[in-house]
Amino acid sequence: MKRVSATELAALLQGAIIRLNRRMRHTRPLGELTLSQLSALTSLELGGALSPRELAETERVRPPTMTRIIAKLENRGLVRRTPHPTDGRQIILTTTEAGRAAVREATQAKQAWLAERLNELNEEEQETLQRAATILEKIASS
Amino acid sequence: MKRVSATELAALLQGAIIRLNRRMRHTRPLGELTLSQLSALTSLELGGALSPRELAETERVRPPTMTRIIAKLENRGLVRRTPHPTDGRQIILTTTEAGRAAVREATQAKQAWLAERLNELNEEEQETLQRAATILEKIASS
DNA sequence: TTGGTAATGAGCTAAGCTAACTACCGTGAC
DNA sequence: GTCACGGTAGTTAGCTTAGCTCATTACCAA
Repeated sequence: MKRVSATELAALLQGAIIRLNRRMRHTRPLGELTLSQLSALTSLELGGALSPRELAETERVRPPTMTRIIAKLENRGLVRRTPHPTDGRQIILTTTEAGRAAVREATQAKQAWLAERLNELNEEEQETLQRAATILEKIASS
Repeated sequence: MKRVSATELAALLQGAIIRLNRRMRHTRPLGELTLSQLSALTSLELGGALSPRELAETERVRPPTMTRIIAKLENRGLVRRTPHPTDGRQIILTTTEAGRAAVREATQAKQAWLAERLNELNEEEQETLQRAATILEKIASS
């Protein structure tokens, strides 16, 4: 494999990510839930109880964006909002039982599109992607 | 590094890609050009002369979406539309000199956000991401 | 003529930002 | 203890970006 420069790699990676993100948008792992909603729900389940601000930071969106996502999830009974015990400005978000079930279902869905694509890869490729996911997440955090 | 299953890897990768894509949206490598516009312009420059349909396929969007992107690029003088020599239904898209310069600038911009992040990685990490980009692009094509 | 293809316009949803506003908190001065 | 001030949290409103489907028009090939 021929090594490329950082700027060339940036172009390759950027293109791949944009297109794969587009591709993922078409899949609806859980009925009506969109990719963004499911992503937020998953982060909330993993993070336990979070404030909207914390969840927005985790997901790399601004708070008003997260407010909208949360409203949708709450409407669907997947998220619960409770007042903060000591800070009147805050609320605490937790997943409901239905929300946890949804995350479980999406996480373990054998028929999930991306999981299927990954299953078609060999072990080395999967390993490469696992390493890459960690690095990409680090970049997204910066 | 502990190996995970394909479904777990799907969750990791999906999250990383969603968040990194969001992060990239914030960067405007070339003034007013959006990520989608720049991506299309880059693909067109790499592909030479393409029809709107071909460019849409390359970018993983539907033709009407690409029509809109092209209109924006043409307005900015970055893309040229010419009638197809033998097929009256088609047009041929090519980059103008200004478009080529824009792609060159974006590709080589040392200060580009993603390139800078990649420059902060070690060689092994860059190599991992280069391999991963190829795999991700393959998945996006499926 | 018929069936198919290409491009576009219209209408809609998803996704995200910023600005502005309201409510609340913590701290320092009095 | 009270109050003013600066800061924080969450939300609403308005806007742009991103993308799809459906319908339409024009053109092609058999």
